[in-house]
Amino acid sequence: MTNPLTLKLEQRDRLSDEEKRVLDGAIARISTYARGEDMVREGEWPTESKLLLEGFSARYNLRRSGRRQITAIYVTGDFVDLHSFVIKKMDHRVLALSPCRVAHVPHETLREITERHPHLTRLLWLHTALDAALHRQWLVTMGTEEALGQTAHLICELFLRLQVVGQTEGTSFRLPVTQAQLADTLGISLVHVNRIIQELRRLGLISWRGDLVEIKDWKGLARLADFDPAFLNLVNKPR
Amino acid sequence: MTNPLTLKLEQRDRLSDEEKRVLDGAIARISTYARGEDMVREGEWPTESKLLLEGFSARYNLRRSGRRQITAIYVTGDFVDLHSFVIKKMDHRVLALSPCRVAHVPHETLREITERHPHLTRLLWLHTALDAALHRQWLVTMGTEEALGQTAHLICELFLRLQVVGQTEGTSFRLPVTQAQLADTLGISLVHVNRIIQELRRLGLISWRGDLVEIKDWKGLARLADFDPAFLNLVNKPR
DNA sequence: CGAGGTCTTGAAGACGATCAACAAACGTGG
DNA sequence: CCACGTTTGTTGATCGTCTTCAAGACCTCG
Repeated sequence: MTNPLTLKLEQRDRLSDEEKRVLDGAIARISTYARGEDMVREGEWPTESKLLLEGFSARYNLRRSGRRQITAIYVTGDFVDLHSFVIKKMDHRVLALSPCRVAHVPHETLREITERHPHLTRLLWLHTALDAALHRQWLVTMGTEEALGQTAHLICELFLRLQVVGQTEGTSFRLPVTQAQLADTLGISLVHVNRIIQELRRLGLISWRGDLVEIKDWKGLARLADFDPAFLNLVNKPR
Repeated sequence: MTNPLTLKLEQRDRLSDEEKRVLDGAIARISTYARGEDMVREGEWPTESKLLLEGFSARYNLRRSGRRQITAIYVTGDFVDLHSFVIKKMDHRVLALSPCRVAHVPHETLREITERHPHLTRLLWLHTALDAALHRQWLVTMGTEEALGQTAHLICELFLRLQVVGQTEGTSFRLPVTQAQLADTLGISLVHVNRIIQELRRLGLISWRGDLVEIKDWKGLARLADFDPAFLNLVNKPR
């Protein structure tokens, strides 16, 4: 099986065979997490970064009020905490939304990459920058759209990101996220999430049963969301 | 004058004299922007990154609806678009909130740094990771706090960030941001911003006249905001 | 088959948006 | 240095999105 990280990076730049070997060799071990398990906790000082080979995970913060905010959803090919290599101390958690297969890359190995492979370093740097671009887009959508557009936007984003790593089938994809988790992602109440999804169905834009999401009207959904894929930086350029 | 970027990075790790020289030498030219001027536009492919030596700027997006969302506020010592080195194509704008003095660092020079100075590269990478951590915290606050706590949180954040670069005086700092801009930052209406600020004043937490903000009760403000400075990563560790 | 998790629905109320108008502060030129 | 226009800040009233509380239906899995 090809390394899904390679798929993701090759959308943005050419990887040499040696770089691919280095990436594959960077994986020290592979482990699994059960649905609902935390793979990273705030306050930790990780010594390795975790690359999602299979499954879905979410980065989130807990607040004193008891509320939870999900700040990112990760899919196959995403590092869930590559930034811990430079940030050192975690200020958030990462949760397995589904059973996850995870490759562990020691920070010591990442350090060696920065010493010996400048181009690959820039691509890993790019990876964290893409993450930041996602965060920014969420801020924009959260700040300027109401719940309906915001939800539509998230669905558009996930579809394109999953497509890059070959996890879509036609206009459908699996999304093992409960409405309660979606509420914590969008910053709205569970009840309202439920009504928003019904509205999206009623408008004929999507269907969503269990963990299967189907986009029935991409154009309509994208228009409702004011969706512009620029933030995904799906641009192949030397870096 | 010391390079304010050095101040910021030295909060997190030791810089060698050579690294400081390299950073200073990376500045190709210095220019100024007037208040209200855009220094970066979406769609551009910048060939240099811009380091704010003096003044305030904001990263923002425009939406089809005409609404504007500010996703970051930059102060002295911040690169406003370091990520453009790896992202290549901009998907947002950067506005001068006040008259700004800006150092331009060519991407070609950044590239050389990644080829020859791995440790400095990690620190620059860290710089963009700090940016992402700020974005995440904004997401958390936006999603879980109401307007009052959200506003309080922003004030706490700006105070600590300005303190790092020596731009506070006691418990006061200058913040050349209008209430309309604050509304676009918090994702709430101008009218509501006005009422929130009055409420913060009424509670005896701050005073705010013109561009001068004074924190009158840090503890109270931080409690209201559920503020935890962990996301600022003010931790000095080898990277 | 039972139990817990997940989804759905109704009703009342709160936070914040919008519209509209006015006051205050600021900058510029006469 | 005052006059005037423009930007910024302030206030009131009405309306809508979303929250909270509460309860019931559905579904999945041991």
